[in-house]
Amino acid sequence: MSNSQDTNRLAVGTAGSYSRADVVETALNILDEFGLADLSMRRLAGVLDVQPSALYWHVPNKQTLLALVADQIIDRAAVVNPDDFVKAGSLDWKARTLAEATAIRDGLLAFRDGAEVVSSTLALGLGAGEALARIRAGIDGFCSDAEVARVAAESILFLVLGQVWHEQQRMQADSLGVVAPAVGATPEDAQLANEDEVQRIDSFEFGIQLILDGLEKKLAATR
Amino acid sequence: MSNSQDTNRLAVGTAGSYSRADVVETALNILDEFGLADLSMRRLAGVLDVQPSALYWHVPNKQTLLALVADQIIDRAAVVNPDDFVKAGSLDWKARTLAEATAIRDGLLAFRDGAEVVSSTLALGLGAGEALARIRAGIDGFCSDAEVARVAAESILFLVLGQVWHEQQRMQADSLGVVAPAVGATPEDAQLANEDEVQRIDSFEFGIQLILDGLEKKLAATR
DNA sequence: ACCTGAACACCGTTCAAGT
DNA sequence: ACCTGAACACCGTTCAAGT
Repeated sequence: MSNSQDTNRLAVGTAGSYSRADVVETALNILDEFGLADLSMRRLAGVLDVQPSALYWHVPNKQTLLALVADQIIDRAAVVNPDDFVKAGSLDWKARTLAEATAIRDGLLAFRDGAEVVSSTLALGLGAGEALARIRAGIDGFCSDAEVARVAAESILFLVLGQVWHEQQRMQADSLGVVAPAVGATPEDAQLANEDEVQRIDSFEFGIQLILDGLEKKLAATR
Repeated sequence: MSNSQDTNRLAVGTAGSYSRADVVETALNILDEFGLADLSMRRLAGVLDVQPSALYWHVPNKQTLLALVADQIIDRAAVVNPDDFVKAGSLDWKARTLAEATAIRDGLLAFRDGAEVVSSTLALGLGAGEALARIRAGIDGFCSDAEVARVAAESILFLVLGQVWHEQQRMQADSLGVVAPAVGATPEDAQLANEDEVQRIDSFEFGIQLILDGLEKKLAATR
């Protein structure tokens, strides 16, 4: 009856009906284990041991389901404590914004195809909206112009999503044995394959820093 | 025989067999008219008046087809003339890089879902690789550190793809009547709806400028 | 060289009906 | 409130066979 494969029936032996949260949770499991391409409504129904049509009682369509999944991915990203960035009485806004971006990055990396799911859902203004607000909270520590803060935060978010998505695409390509070396890679880059982890993190911070430095300069000029 | 709908039989009356280029061209037409969701192998075959299986003689799978489509989108972006950015004998590398980014942006906007197609193909290193090289050519006018140039160019490319994709997603969402206001939008933003075109272009340039300014500062410090 | 025909193993979504 | 069963209109891909 209770076999070890049954990890999806949340609370086995309880009343046999699912909540929307259960459906989203199971979708998240499938996503992480098998990737976005294998996250179908039919497969999800199969794991829940339910007819595909049953899902449409919990969720109006697949797009909405994916938006809810994206929402969860962002919600589960680590929270940054602003107090950690108060140095000598004043807030280090650049360090804090970088920390927010890094937390979101790690949150995206925590689920297979996380960046693609969140990106493709961005226009619906769920999960990604939360991510944007977090980055913006960091910038607001220094920037009083709301329009400037919004555009800068968007830029950082696009950068985070783009980098992580690209990275996750390459993970999949690599695991499928598709050759394709890194875009823009030179032969020298290939030799650094072993230090790949380090290289990657540096690239991430570097790009964000460019934007933060650019923003700092722009704001200093208007003072 | 020749009716006005027959825009796809390239060179009507010629030998009845298609080339790979014909297949890609037709795919590009479907993409632009109906969007990525409607670009299926079966539909493409239908437009070419051929069995779906016939496509697999020209192309190994759909993913490759999409990569070729992405390639074409980038190839058709306007070319920037470096000479236009020589002022008082020296090259304005920031203006040139911005021009390259803008040309790529316009190229993506020229096809429905252009940014999504190119993004989802990025890891395969076709079309997007060309785009990266173009941005990098601008940066190389000022930056001699290849690693820095590569990462900066990647950042700009992610920014361009992210912005255009988001914009194209919103176009589709708007046309389908999905409400979802702009991510991070405030009530005041809504009042500027009529000046949307201007706002959008400003946001685009602003984000790129942040990166260029950040890069300039970083390089000035290492001198 | 280029394509047909048939098949395989899938999709998302709707809707009347059940409990 | 939550789900079944059956159906509709699709997918991408393979492969033997044709011309």
